[in-house]
Amino acid sequence: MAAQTRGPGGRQPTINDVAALAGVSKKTVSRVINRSEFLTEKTRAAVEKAIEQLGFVPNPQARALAFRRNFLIALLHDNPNAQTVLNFQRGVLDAIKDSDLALLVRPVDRGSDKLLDDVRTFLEKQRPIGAMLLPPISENDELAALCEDLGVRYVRIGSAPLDDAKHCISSNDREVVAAAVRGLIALGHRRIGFVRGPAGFRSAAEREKGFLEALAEAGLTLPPELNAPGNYRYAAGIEAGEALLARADPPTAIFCSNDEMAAGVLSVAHGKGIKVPAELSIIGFDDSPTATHIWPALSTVRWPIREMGARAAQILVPDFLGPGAKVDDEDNVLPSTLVERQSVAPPPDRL
Amino acid sequence: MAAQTRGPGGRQPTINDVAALAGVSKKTVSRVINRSEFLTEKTRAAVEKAIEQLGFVPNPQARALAFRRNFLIALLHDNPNAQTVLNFQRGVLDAIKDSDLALLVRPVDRGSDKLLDDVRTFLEKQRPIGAMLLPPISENDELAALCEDLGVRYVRIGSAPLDDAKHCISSNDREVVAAAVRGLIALGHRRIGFVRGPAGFRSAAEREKGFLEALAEAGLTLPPELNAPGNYRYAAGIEAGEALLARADPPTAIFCSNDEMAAGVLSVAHGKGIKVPAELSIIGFDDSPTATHIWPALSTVRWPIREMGARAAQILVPDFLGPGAKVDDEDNVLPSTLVERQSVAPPPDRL
DNA sequence: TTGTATGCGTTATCAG
DNA sequence: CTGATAACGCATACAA
Repeated sequence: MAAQTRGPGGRQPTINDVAALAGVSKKTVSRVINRSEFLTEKTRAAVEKAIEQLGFVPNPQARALAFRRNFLIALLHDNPNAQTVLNFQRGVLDAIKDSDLALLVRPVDRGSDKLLDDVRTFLEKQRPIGAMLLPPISENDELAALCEDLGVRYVRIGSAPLDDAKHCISSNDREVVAAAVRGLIALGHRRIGFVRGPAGFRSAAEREKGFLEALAEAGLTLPPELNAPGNYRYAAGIEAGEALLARADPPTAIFCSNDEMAAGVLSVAHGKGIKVPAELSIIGFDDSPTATHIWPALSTVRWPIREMGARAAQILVPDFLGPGAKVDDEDNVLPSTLVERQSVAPPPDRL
Repeated sequence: MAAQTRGPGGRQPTINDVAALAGVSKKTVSRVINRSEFLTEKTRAAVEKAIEQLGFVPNPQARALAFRRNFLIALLHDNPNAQTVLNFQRGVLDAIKDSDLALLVRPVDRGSDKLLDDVRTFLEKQRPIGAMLLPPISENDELAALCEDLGVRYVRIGSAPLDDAKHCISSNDREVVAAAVRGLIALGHRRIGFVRGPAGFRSAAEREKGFLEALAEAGLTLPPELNAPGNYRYAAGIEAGEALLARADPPTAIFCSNDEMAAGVLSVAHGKGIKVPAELSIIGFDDSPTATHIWPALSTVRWPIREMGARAAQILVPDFLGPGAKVDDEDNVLPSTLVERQSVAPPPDRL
């Protein structure tokens, strides 16, 4: 504990108080704070002792003014999945916990035609060190260009590596989905339905690619009537389930591009008395809380979102996180993993 | 759109540029920015025109330094329910959208013995205008006292009014739960099980009060064997379901203190082949996404969390939100509402 | 009603 | 390696 938390006069101690106590100039104190290399071990020790004695905490507002930069990281998101956003926030906080940084959260509206103006105003006002873009807005190149233009560091989170590797943290959705579908095929499934994600989403495209890839490897194809549209929402899962399961020749397994839609398909199955997984296997994506809260628990793909948040902070502001935080730039793909639960089984024999 | 976004020399325009262009002193410009009353309509117009022309945006860092206060609202939370936190964030953003404020998010660890120190350091550094405390940490009186001590405005979110009305936004959990249980009784249920929330949580206590209240009104009691412990987690719901539904004389209805636990009870029912709602009615609390993603969709209580976020901002920083944001101080109880879906029905006749 | 001088707490410049 | 002085952009006190 600090000896005292107030400077002379009952105020918070300032850099001047520290300088006076240590018998140096305030610039020297500043150098200590900012870890300048040009310092005698002796003076550094003296200053640090004074800092400790006074319980001095540098004023971020003053630093921000002088640096023309706020010690903040902005999180820009328009993500429909609350758990994803919050887990990501946790990951970022894990990483910046011992730094001087704080996290600014900014929900945006990707549909708004004022999106770019909004973000520009926000960034110009807050002047954060860097910004993090969560999908789906991470796929917006104009947004990235805007950050570049404003001199705000940025990092984009995606489901596959984007153009610029050093600005991108990604998972390997395509590969994991392919692996999951291979598993289905290995169990004997041949008629496998697919519920798509929303058009224009990179994540949706990646998942579809992985799905088709695994099918192709096994010499299978996706019949158009088993390819259902979706938008990552529960209601779309309901519709897809109605469409796929009302058929005379329903699929024996359905891959859904996220858990919410999988839950929808599962509800339809329940309603129709179709037993899962005995008569129908279902796989989702996200490993959202829903996946374990429904019955039977959903086999799904876990997106390492919290780890991605931490990694994002590490590549965004490595110079603020202390020496232990260095990461390999090549190491920006964090693998998603298949989580096997109770919604998958071999197909019923009905040849 | 502004005529230009850069001042002389390619920098962002400052208050000096505005003053020069408008032919006034910078103090006058400052007065316009801060909505001083002592201004001629004419000078105000001239300044505003200059501001518009230059695309001037006041630098929040400089203002923060001068004001000794950052134009930020801090959201402190340690809430297990991601959707709740994110919806609350949305509500806050709804309210501060057109203000100069931004939202700082700070997850904390309520179990840590350093909680108070962490929050103190955070508030001293960031110097936000105010802080919002979400349950369960909103129930921590020391935290509120700390805010008071540091001169940080605060507002506590709770499931029932706390001591200090003007610092508290609350819902009426007790009343709504009582109403829900009355509904169960009206349908004919007499043996009604209860799955508790975690000990020491105000929300848990309120929900239990409401439950017992409704029972008492009808001359019923809660037999100890039908009163199951819980902690707001899915696994606790599973355990409670196992305990209650394995009995020879199971309840015909179960009220669960939140949706996650209700989902757990529902899973157990599915596993045992107990039909919901025909043989067992279930009610949850939260109206989380899970409530609609499980089958059958869960009757539950909707907590007006987004509205609470907006209201919290309104009572926290009314002076920053413009004239339209005034709210009645007495109006700080936002009613939760019963959402009736498919998990409730009359009890099976088995007399 | 408006302007002048000064302060907010820190960093940058540049000389020593 | 260190220090004096001037920014940084805005607000307050007090004068005019």
